[in-house]
Amino acid sequence: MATIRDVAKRAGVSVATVSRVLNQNGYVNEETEKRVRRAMKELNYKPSEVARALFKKTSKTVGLIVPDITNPFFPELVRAVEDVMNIYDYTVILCNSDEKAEKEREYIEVLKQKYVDGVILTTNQLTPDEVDEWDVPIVVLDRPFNEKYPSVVVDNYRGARLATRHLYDMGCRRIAHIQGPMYVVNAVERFRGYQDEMMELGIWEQRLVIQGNYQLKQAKEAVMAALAQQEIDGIFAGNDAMAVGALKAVQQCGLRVPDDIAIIGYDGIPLTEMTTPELSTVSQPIYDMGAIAARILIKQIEGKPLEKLHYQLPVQLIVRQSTSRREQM
Amino acid sequence: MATIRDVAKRAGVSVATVSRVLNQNGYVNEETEKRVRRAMKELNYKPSEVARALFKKTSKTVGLIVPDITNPFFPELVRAVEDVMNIYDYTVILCNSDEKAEKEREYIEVLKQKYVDGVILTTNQLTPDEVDEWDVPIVVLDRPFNEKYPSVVVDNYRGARLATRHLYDMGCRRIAHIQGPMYVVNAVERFRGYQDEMMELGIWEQRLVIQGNYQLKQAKEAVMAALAQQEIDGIFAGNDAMAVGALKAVQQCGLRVPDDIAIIGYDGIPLTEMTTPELSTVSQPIYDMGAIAARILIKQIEGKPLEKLHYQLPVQLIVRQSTSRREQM
DNA sequence: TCACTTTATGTAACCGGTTACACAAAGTAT
DNA sequence: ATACTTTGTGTAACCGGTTACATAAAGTGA
Repeated sequence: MATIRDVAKRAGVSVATVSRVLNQNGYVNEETEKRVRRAMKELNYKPSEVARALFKKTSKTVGLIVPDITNPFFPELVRAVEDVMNIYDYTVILCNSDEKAEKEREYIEVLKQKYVDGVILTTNQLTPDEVDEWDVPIVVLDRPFNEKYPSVVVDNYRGARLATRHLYDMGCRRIAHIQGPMYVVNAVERFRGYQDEMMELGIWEQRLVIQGNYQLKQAKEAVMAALAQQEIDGIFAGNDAMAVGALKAVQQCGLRVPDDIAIIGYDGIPLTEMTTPELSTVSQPIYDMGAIAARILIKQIEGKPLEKLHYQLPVQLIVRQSTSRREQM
Repeated sequence: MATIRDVAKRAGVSVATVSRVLNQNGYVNEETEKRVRRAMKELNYKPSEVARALFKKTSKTVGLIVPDITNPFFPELVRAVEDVMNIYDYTVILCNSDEKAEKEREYIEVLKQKYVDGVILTTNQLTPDEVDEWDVPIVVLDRPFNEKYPSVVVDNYRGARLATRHLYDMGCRRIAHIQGPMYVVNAVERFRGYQDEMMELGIWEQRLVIQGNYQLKQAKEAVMAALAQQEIDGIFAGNDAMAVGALKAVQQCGLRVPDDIAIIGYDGIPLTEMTTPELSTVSQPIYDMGAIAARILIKQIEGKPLEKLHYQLPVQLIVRQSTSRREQM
């Protein structure tokens, strides 16, 4: 690999001049620049990002910490971040934290050692105090965390109310909710939305709440158990994977969706269009969330002012077959 | 951030000694080492990976180029690579190539500038000649590419024969194949397997081949069109997404799966368990593929000998409801 | 013509590690 | 006692960029 000194020698100039050509700053004679560019081309010279990073303490690299890329909500988010970063010549280091504080800590440490310019966090088990010490630009994505840090989230509470209300409008009166894990803020918000809406409708009952962990399988079993014990005519699942679990449970019990039990999920992952019947869901603008988070991070890195610190994107109720009693059959 | 010189000063030694402690090489007196370690702890010193990378020309970072993380086949693969790399203290830069040669080239260029230690390629539109010039360790994953480079693939040909034969055994005689894009080697192999098996069974017919592009939607439409024109009693889809498309098309035509038409996919992504009926498929050991590729890459990077250059992992026929005529109903 | 600005380029220090080499003290074999 | 090896540590060059500072020629205004 050719270095800047090789280029300098070949062009008959000093390394400073080559550097000026590279960075387009300082004064460089037109003729000289041409000679330098020719030398660069002839040697197929590409500057070392590492040498640059060492001096500038910035690496054109960002970290992206997700709980688990295998969770179908995240690929689209990751893709969006990657796309935007790519446009601005940043590179993305992907980290799976499994929601473990220890893994998050380790990753942050490593990322800092590699001089990443910023980090997008879609998971967080750490305290704000701990995060304060990182002195790296941070954007919080999907999970509300702390006032201080820029964030991109959706209105989980409102979405949950929308979903619950929709089931009610479809004629459901005994609406169960499969709750996500309570250590995930979003799951709590969705539960709150469900609870408030149910209370307002005067049909709230504690036992309609089913404990889930965001996984299909566990949700399926939990719903099977619930169906055996009580009457239910609608299910609002805390995410789409659990909605599929519910769907399977209901079908396995010989009941029909949506005729006997209507089901609605949350997230709007592609999967919801693949089931039979197709699943209604509260759709989040996943790609946009990732893209906006990436843009905000870049602004922060480049020291530009943010118009807004906290972005809350709208959710959208998507009605499909699993809650459409009229149109279907 | 404290530097090695700060540590040296505080411990009252030279930077060389600190470096020796860090890397556990050379002679260091026990007492001295203790002092150095104390100083490191007190200053919360973490060595700069960037400075190291500059000198050593190695960065404890690898590149992973996939066509599109949004394609449900890849998250598990990516996760496996990340998990293994994490164990060995490597970090993973994720790149989406969209199967475009130009993007692949750009990424490789950037990765080299960042001194990545190796690259895992799950896509490739480039010629071996071009790849030869990279002088970075490469492992080819999922897509067979060139004899020279270590690879991890599955036997697509055999899997396709298995699937076709399975449909035949289930009583299907007019077995259609939804073909993936012909610029993807795997799709060609799967087609070949289908074709050879059909010929051997004496039921091959050119018009049973349906052109797909690995996408659900397009496959659904193609199958709708095919169903209108000819009789079909079994469908072997080139991947699981297209199998779901086929499933939807068949159901939309008012036909039953598997009774009227049996369907089998390829890949074994989680999605296949979420449909109703659940999809039979030829399952690839996705996680293992990623994990093995990662291990091979690390061996190469660390200059250890590979026991084997090419790994071909077994596929497994998974029979579910979409091809089970007896058990069901 | 003189002082000052603009243009153009080079020299060398610096970023934060690693390591070749030098040097000295202590241990060991003869 | 001498020669040689082992242990322990420091100095300084190096990796490949960037940039502060120095220098000088050319241009500009009074």
